[in-house]
Amino acid sequence: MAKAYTSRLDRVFAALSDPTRRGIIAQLREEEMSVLELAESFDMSFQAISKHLKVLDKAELLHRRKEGRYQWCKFNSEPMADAVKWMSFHYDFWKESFNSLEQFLDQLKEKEE
Amino acid sequence: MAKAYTSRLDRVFAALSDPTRRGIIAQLREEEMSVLELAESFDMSFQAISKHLKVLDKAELLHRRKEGRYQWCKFNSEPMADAVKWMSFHYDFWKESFNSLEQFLDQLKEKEE
DNA sequence: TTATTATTCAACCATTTGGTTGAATAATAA
DNA sequence: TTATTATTCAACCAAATGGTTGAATAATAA
Repeated sequence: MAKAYTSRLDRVFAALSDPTRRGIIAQLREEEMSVLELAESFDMSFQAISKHLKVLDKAELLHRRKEGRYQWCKFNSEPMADAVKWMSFHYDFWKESFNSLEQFLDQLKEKEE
Repeated sequence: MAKAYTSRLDRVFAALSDPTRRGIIAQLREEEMSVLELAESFDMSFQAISKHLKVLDKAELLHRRKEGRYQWCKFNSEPMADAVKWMSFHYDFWKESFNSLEQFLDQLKEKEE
């Protein structure tokens, strides 16, 4: 039967479950890139990258801007908010990982400055 | 060809991409439960839930304790740390979601008290 | 105009996923 | 012992995933 309906949260988590797609996000964090530029970093066909971008797009993790024959891709982190919130709600910092939480907050503070 | 190697981070994100599995985690957050108890909350076969538990197990999100014919399941949040870290690193709080970050930190503080 | 370039679409393929049902196993209760 | 209960395993199925190659499209360069 497979999946009838998929929420954005489903799509975000699914999009992030693939190392190639996380690699794409890591690249796009730095700068806006075209599909071809992106594809050059990965050991697979251009078309495969194009498909991965489609997956990221459906999770709304991508902003695409068309300029002539170039498709400029930019990472949109916004949908990750819900994912982080979901996790933070279920993450049992207090029993198992209090140090990690502290580190995590320190990390956030550093970035903030 | 499909997937050759999968990292734990891959498995954690993939495990969380399914609403049934997130539902299982939500349940297990409250208390340790047997497979049958869990299955009763979901509109699908017992065996399907058993399969979902296997997926959670492979992502190490589950602690299973066998007691007689019961399999007691407990949520293990530890692997989510890496996922939260990965996201926080790529989450662009400062440009788009400063308010969400503040809310997020407030939320954490509330839990802490 | 023609060739090249950037990108997507389509068809294909093998594997995985998410469900089903039925049988097997193993512990407990009668 | 026998029946019941909790759980898993196995076989099956349809759909999704992640890759491929080749053709189509559309913009730019020669």
